Amino acid sequence: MESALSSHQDSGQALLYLTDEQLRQGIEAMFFAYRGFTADPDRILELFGYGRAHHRALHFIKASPGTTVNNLLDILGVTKQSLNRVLRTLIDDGLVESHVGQKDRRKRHLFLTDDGKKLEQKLSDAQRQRMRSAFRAAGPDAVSGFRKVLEAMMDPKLRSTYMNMRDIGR
Amino acid sequence: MESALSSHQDSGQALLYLTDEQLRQGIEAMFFAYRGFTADPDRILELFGYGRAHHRALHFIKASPGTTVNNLLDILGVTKQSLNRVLRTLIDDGLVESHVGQKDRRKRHLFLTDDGKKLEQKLSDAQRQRMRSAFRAAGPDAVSGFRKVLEAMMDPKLRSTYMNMRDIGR
DNA sequence: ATTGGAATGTCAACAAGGCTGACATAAACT
DNA sequence: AGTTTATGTCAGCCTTGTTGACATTCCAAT
Repeated sequence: MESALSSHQDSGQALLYLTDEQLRQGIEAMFFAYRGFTADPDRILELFGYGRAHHRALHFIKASPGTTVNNLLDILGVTKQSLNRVLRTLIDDGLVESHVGQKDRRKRHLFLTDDGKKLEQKLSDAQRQRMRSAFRAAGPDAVSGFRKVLEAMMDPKLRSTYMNMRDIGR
Repeated sequence: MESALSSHQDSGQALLYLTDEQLRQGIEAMFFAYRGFTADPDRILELFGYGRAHHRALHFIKASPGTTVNNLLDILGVTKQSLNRVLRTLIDDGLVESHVGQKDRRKRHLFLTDDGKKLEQKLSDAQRQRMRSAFRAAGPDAVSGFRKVLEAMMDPKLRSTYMNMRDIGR
């Protein structure tokens, strides 16, 4: 009896997580969770007159000091003009420094200044705190599943970018 | 010996998922995954001259036919002026219908027209397909963990909104 | 019956952050 | 030397968010 059920394409319970209803819930969970994910940094950014775009730039410059503009463009997936506007203000405000490359002088290498590090720290503290309490509430197994699903959801190109950053980061 | 280790605030392996590095990876995973999450619908929306804001409206009207504007405002977390602009174009284009309430004629109840249902279907098919393959690749346990972490990451108010939608939806 | 407050819609103006197109400069290639 | 490629910048447009002011319509309580 059991095998009759379970052999039938895993109907019954086994694939419950793939029903349209379950998928819809996953979609809405992503939507609502992303709001929470950005809420805390957003509040801090507002105090400084910055937006999410500035946060993203700070984050990835912090993660890869000396990264080039083009590299950042790949990661962020915006146009160079859009990124330039954000970098311009960060540089003018003394949060980011741009150095002409030694080997290839076409390139600009980006670094956080001390002030830049301070703000980045504030932002990531807030964001990590929410992530930490979510991770703690959900437990280690859930965290591993969370990461697995998110990785599977990324576009392949971004996934490999992510994997590289992940591996370098330790 | 073992108890000496494990009693020491679960140092060692047990809380590895709460290190700053793990949290940073979780943050980046959210960022990259959300890009994938929205990529497919975005491509379709562009063909129709719409944006994400239109998708969100269509999605939640589909999920709760007859919902009111105020209800939608709570869910979407934007101002009525912003939502109104989106609803106006959807109504003018014949994708959404707005009906004055019977009981309370101040309220407008929102419904998808046949055309609206068609577009919403296209969008959610694309989005569900990506979610489905991510869920399938990650497996049922991962999906459960994914949901747990996302739920823990939501703002409390949105979490209860989400929970209600989740429970009603079956 | 009137009034207070809630729900909705609209106008105007503005900001953030996407976009494209045009262009400048440096390096590399022929 | 001249062309091509990679990179970065400037100018201007669009979507979608914001605030503020205000009108309308209606419910409910006095």
